[in-house]
Formats: sequence, structure tokens, C-alpha cells
Amino acid sequence: MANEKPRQRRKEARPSEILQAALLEFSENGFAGAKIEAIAARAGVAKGTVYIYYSTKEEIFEAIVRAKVSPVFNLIAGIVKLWPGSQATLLKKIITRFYSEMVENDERRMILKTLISESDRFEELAKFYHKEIIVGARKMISQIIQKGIDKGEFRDSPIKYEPAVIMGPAMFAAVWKMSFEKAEKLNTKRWLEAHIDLIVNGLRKTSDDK
Amino acid sequence: MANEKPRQRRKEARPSEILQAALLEFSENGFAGAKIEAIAARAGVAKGTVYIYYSTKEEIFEAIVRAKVSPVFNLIAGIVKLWPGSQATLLKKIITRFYSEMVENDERRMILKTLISESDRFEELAKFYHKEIIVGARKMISQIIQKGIDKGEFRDSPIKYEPAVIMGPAMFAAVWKMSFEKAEKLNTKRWLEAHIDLIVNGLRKTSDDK
DNA sequence: TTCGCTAGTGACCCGCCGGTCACTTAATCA
DNA sequence: TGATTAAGTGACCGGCGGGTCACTAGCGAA
Repeated sequence: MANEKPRQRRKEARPSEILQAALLEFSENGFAGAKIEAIAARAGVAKGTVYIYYSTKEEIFEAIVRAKVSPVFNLIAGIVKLWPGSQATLLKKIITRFYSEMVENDERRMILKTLISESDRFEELAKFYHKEIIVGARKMISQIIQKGIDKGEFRDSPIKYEPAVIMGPAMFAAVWKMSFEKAEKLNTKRWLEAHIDLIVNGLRKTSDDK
Repeated sequence: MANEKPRQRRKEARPSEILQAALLEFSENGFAGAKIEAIAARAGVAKGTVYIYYSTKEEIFEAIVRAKVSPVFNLIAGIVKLWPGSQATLLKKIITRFYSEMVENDERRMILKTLISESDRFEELAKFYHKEIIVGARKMISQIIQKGIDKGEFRDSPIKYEPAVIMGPAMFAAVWKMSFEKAEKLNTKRWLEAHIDLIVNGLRKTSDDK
């Protein structure tokens, strides 16, 4: 199998091509199992070329996270802005969106998986993810809940001190898909429905509340 | 640094000592990062001795999971049996127990982390874990919820089709402690309170329900 | 058209670690 | 107390893959 394609110089296009290839390779093999040579092959370059643009395997993974993580948050933040309906409907919308963007999206789920697996190796990156996703999302949910309480739609509960709790079932779903999918396929639609039912009813004010 | 201790033959004690040492080593370094030689050192034996009892690194990890996972389930199952109080109180009890045994227990949290990280490598083991923990816990929760519905304590909701959803926040807490603890320490007590509040209120029947 | 710069190449190097095995020695028993 | 057995040892092997670098060649400038 001789080398077919003529060598080309494409300084601009390489980094993103390598990143995309790396994302695939990481998805399939995890961080430790991913081979630089395989990434290079997927990107249609030689091993050495990868090292022109990124100097270590870690650096490649970091670049992927930075490129793929922030967009999700911005997308969801866009929904929240100037939402006209009820807070409950807004929460439903956000949770549903989160499932499609994080739980069901293979690439981003793999990023999360690698982050969990390698959080010691990537301490700085875990902090970045925490700051970019967790803190931002929490603040957003917190505001939604507070507004719901103010409007009399939600009851006042300890959840306002730990708003991220309401995303728990989504995290479980993501972990399930990472680990147990081969043992039992997750019925994501049914899971999402149960999740939304639980949190909407768990938050809403009823005539039983004083 | 010469070799101090006299060689000893302790066929019975070795396996559990090696397992305990391996648990520590895996906890600190993950599966890929764990070195057999380090496990041997922690267990106070030579590398070769480890291989007398276990023939691969995988086998050591499998033995750990099998030894440590099932007891938790049995322990929790014991609580459920013949519970005299309300279903809501029983759920609280179980969830609280789950936090102390899985979320806050470093060893078992590490087992879960490794299982998530290496689920492809340990497909059989993931199935074992799924069968031993997920399926069992789900059935248990399902029965509790159904009984609550029958007694008129809980409302009838889609959660009965995905009962594991209610453990979602605990999974999130575990993932948090695996990955983001250095960025922001989790307030487990407050988190647990919010979790319980959410699910108890999410399930219970109110006079608003038809 | 030639020249110089630098993107691109891939054979090679090297450290690491899982796993082996010829050897050592503790324990047992006649 | 010498012989026998098997637990225990650790130097060594092999492959694997991250990272290097001397070399090749595409491309813009002069």
C-alpha cells in the first residue's frame, strides 16, 4: 500500500481537521487508548504533522474541550433570554435541549466521559469545564427557580441552594449511555419524560403548601 | 535499600491483601495508570507473587468489583424488608444510605469511576454491575413507588416506568466528587437535602392531583 | 526559473510496564 | 535433619506508542 495522495501544504485547515480526527479517535478509544498515529491517519497526514500543530496528546484533548464545550452553554443561554412563558415550561425546554446536546450527542458525551476518567491528569481542564458549564448552568437554573418562586409558580425549597440537583437525572442518563448501554439500552425518551415530570412536580407550588 | 523482611509463605492471606493494595493503587491512578509493581509493593510482596494469584491486571480489577459491589446492594435490600413507616420515609432512608455507601465512600466511588472509564474493556463487568446494582435497585425502588401509589401516598406518574431517575442526583454527586471536587467542593449534606426534597415532593400526592 | 522558507514526512528512538520464568527458600514431613 | 514441594522472588523480555528530527517537497517571491 503505497502512499497515494500528493503532499499538500494547508496550514490553515490542518488544526481543525486534526481536532475532528482526534475527537473520533478519542470517542472510540478513550484518552489512553487513542494513538497519535491513528489520529494522523484519520486526518490524512503523517504523525509528525500532528506535532507541528499540537505538542502533546494532552494539548489536543484540551483544544477539543475548549472548542466544543462553550457553544452548548451559549446555545442554552440564548433560550433563557426573554422567555415569555411559564418557568416550568422554560425548565422543560432547557432540560430537553440538554439531553439532545449532551446526553444523546456522542461527541460531547465522550468529552464528558474522558473528563471524568482523566480529571486528575487534566486538573486545569476540569476547572475550565466546571466554570464554563456547571457554574453557568447553575446560575441560570437558580435564576429560573427564583423567578418561579417570586411569581408563585414554584414553592420555596432547599433546591434553590443546590439547583444543579435538578440536572441529576440527565447526568445519570449520560453515565448510563457511557457504561451500561450494552447491558440494557436506555429509553431516553421515557427517561426524559420521567425526569421532567419529577422536577416540575417537585418544584411546583400546590394548595397543600403553606 | 536492601530487602528487609524475611520471606514468608501465606497462601491464604495473599489474595485479599493484594486486592486491598490494588484498590488503593487503582483509586489513586486509575486502571491504566496503576502499576502491578506498585500493587505488589503496597501488598508487601514481589511482582511475581501477584501473578501467582491473579493472571492479569483485568482479573484483579474484576475481583475487586465482585467483592465490593454486592454487599452494598444486600445492605440496602435489608432496610427495605418489612419497613414499617411511610414509603416517603423509606425512600429518604435508602437515598441517604446510598450517599454514604457510594457517593462518599472513596473506594466504591473509585470502582464506579473505573467502570465508567473502562466500560469498553470490561464489557462483562459492566453487565455484572448493571445486573447487580442497577436492575436490583430499580426493582426495589419500583416496588416502593408502586406501594406508595397503592396507599395513596404518591401520585401515579411516568416515574414508575423509569424509577432509576430518582437516583439521578446521587449519580451527579458521585460524578462531581470524581471530577470537580478540586474546582469546587461539593456540599454533600446540602445536596442530599435538596435531592430528597425534590423527589419526595415530586412523587407525593397533593389535593391538586385529580 | 530558481531560490529559500517552512509545512510535511515517517523511520527511528527510548522509556515504560505487563507479564515470564529460572531460581531461592520457607514450611512440612519422614 | 535431609528431602521434597510449592510459595515467593526479581531480573529480564518484548511490544507498544509518544515524541523527535534529518530529510523532502510544495509554494510564494524575486
